[in-house]
Amino acid sequence: MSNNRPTGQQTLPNMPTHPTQTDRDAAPVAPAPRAGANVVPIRREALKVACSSCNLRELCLPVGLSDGEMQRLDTLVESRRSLRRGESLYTFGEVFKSLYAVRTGFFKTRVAAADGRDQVTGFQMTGELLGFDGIGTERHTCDAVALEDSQVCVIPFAQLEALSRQFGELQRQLHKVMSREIVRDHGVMLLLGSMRAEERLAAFLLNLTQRLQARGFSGSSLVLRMTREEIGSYLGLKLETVSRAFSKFQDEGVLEVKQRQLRVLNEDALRQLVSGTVC
Amino acid sequence: MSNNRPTGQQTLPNMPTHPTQTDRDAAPVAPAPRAGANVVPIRREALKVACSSCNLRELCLPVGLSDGEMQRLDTLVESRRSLRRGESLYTFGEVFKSLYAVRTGFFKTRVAAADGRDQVTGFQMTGELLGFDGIGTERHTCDAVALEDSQVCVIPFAQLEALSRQFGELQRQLHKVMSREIVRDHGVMLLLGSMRAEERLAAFLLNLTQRLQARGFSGSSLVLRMTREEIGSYLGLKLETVSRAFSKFQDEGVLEVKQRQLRVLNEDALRQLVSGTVC
DNA sequence: CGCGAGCTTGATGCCGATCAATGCATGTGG
DNA sequence: CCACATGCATTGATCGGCATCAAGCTCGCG
Repeated sequence: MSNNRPTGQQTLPNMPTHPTQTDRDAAPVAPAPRAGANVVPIRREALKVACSSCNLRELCLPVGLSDGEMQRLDTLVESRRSLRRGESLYTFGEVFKSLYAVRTGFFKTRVAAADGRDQVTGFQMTGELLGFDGIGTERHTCDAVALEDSQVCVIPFAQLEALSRQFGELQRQLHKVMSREIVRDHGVMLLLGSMRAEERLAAFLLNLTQRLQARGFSGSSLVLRMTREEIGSYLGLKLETVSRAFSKFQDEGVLEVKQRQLRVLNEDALRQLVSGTVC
Repeated sequence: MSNNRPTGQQTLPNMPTHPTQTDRDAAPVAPAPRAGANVVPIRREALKVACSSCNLRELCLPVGLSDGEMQRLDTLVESRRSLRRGESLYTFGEVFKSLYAVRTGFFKTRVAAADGRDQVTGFQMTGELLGFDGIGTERHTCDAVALEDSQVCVIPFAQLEALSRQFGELQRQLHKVMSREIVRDHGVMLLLGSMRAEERLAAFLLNLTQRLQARGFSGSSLVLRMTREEIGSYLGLKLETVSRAFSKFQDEGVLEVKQRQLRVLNEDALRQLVSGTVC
């Protein structure tokens, strides 16, 4: 075994450029709130963040912006917020004011039903945007929870709208991101509506590795940030079923599974299982 | 039985203000194309349509616009398109140029998997918008099919973007509609991921009656525009299961089912089944 | 060291898929 | 107008995949 250092709190496996310590430059101005507590944990950093110098600019909202446009975007994204594992970035019913861009860390979003059932609607990693659910009603309609210590850029939405009225390219980019979110949801609906357990898990893993690869990671070796139960909730399965599917993949030599450490041994086998997914 | 006139091609049951004849003012400039054919059926009407005088303006994109803004919107929405039952408004892979607002009729959108499986991702009725799936990739990522003879307003997206750069209220409205689409999709994910057959059908029916009510219909008596199979595809069930659930509801006195003619006898019973859905 | 959260694995049962037959409404051509 | 075809819906019988229940296991941590 080459790479089994359980480094406690890594942000992502083999992160090429980022520090593994998310809180390095974050002043702990508030005591760590309990996870799930409904008080909004205030921990903002006024320190200047520039999209134009962010190494995520090719993944995040600024994609395709000119230098001038990006500098204007900089004036808008002026604060960050750090969250500890388990903290909520926002919760259902909270007034919507901002979108958030994940700088480091990992999130899940979930909707809750009245009777306690809930459904994970997505996992968000570095460079992905959160909060679109709140625009329609001006209140958030789901919870966003950090699955590890994380940091987000705060993007005040009213200002983003104002700026995107000036810059067509920014406007276009915003619309594209929202549209892709809709398309992604349709893909999940297809998955939930018509695939069987192993197909779902295969689709999930392929999606995950693809996104990790887009961020410079290996794509064959990864560490899951979420529990079997959270995967199950996302895929419409029980945690036992997820576990069994992992074991089956391992037996078949498709995957190497050590708790949350995964290695994809036969990507084609996964791909074959889902030869049915759109895009 | 009071109301069982099978009037062939009604657009919606008991439509209060609209003519039941969708094609009344539509010159049939093209021969009726076959359903499912991949050629885009061209049947546009140059005749002027004014959002400002449309009786759907309270349901559609113009919600909340001032008179001045709406008149500008009028200059943009200049053509309509009529489709026969079974025709596609757009199909997967087609270049995205416009959004569409349903004026009369009823649509489904579906994504297709490589192996033939497909998933209905939504049903759209009067006043609802179609086409957001295409913005992200500039090509449509699903098919939109008319479930009855229908008419849509064509909204060229580049022009809509330009106009929404001038009018903050229009921009805001567009963002809201897209956000609500995302929220709706999350609701469907919850449904597909965690509800059982009868709960899914109940949620579906409640959603349908609610939207019909918002359009001035009774909410207890409705005609389904889609087959059992399409309902099943939307809900992640087989058509037999949908049929059985309908029968069960009928046995329990919750519903009166005569083919596609439905009457809700006990709405609370339906509501109780889904006391778990968000929003 | 022992606790607990998360994971694995087995045994059993149920919900919904599948297969199959029939019924019903609409449309078509003889 | 009837015979027939066709598409859609209903209903029954059977089967299988996944949920459920239950028991250990692993690993990190106080």
